Amino acid sequence: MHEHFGHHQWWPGETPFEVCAGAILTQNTSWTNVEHAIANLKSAGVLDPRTMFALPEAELAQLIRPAGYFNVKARRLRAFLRVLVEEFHGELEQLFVGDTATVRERLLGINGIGPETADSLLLYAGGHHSFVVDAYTKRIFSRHHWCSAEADYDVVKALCESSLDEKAKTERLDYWQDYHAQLVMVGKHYCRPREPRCEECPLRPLLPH
DNA sequence: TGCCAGGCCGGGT
DNA sequence: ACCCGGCATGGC
Repeated sequence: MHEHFGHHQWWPGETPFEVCAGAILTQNTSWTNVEHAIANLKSAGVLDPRTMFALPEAELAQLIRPAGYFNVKARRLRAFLRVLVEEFHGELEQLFVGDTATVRERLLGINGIGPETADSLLLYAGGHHSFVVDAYTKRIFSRHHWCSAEADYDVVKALCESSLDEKAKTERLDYWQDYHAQLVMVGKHYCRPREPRCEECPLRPLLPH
């Protein structure tokens, strides 16, 4: 995948906080919609923890409207912000202090943050080694019969992490980040829900038979 | 036009 | 422990 797409290390977002907001906003939503919402947050000048938390929920909801589910997501953003501001002084670095499992549980305890969002925050905003399983990952793995279509999140996650290169895995955060980014590229361009392009997919050599 | 996108929660069996 | 409905916009 890396040879095919180049290094990506991917998550759109200029700051760790923007990554966090984007991760919540993109839940079950295409990224183009999220871009509009983030543009609104930027032009309103509220793209930092304390300023955003000071905003009434209804106003926040209007700003993120293009991302869809805007009422739900305004509530979820505020649940995240409440913990960040009230328990960690509004400092993301402090939120991410601790071993990966501990911080992951901390994030999962916030209403609106499930396993995928937690792992996205850990990996792309927190500098933690934690693999992100998303719809693309599941589809790619199940189509290759590397897992069942109904496999639990944590099972697929463990499977993904077990296939990482031992050396790069311990030494390079960007290797973890790139691995997930590569799967997204494959998912978008080749392992699509309809009209898959398996013939041209860089993972084709790994197909059974 | 209809279908779907990088989930997650809460209530009901 | 599962299962399912709800949440909503913009792009193809």
